[in-house]
Amino acid sequence: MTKYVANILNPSFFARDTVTVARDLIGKTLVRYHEGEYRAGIINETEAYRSDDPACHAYRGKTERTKALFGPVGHAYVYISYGIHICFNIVARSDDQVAGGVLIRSLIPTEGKVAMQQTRGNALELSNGPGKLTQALRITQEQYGISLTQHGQLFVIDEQIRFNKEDIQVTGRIGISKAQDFLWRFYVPEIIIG
DNA sequence: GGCGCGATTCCCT
DNA sequence: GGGAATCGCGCCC
Repeated sequence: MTKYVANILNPSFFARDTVTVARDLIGKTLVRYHEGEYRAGIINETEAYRSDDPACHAYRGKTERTKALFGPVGHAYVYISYGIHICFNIVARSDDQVAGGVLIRSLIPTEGKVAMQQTRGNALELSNGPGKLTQALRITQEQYGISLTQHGQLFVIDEQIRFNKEDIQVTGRIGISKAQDFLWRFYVPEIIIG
């Protein structure tokens, strides 16, 4: 119940440049506490989206949908993609940005695998995609705007480094049409971390 | 008020 | 590898 409390990431971790936070989140563990059980996984793929970035939902200003990106760092920004899939972001930015967030694109499951399999309909791929991992962790719009820096339904913990920083691949972001030349995607293959 | 387009996934040709 | 599914948001008429 309290096994994860000691190492929960603080708001100060997320109060830095969005791109830096995206890179530093690789190797951290995202924990979901839901209906009395834990589901957790190591973050192995992220993307940064910043207010000065044409591909960012917040680029054209604050709306009802994107207001969380302008809110406190270390909180959740959740949105529906393609009308079907839920994507999960963590609000992160330095003082010189008005908005920003890190899209969590992939997790390597570490706890609650059986529950994830049940939730995912026994699909082979449990959480290696932004829409898959929200399913696996049962993240929905109900988590929109909640704080992730305390022990609650959802939080991030610092874990022992299991890989070398040089193993992080840096590429353009997936599935976008604007700012494809921004190298703001960070990825470590599961085989390297495990 | 209407319309076009996704920060995706899955299944099939 | 290609295309369909599916709908909320945001912009424009």
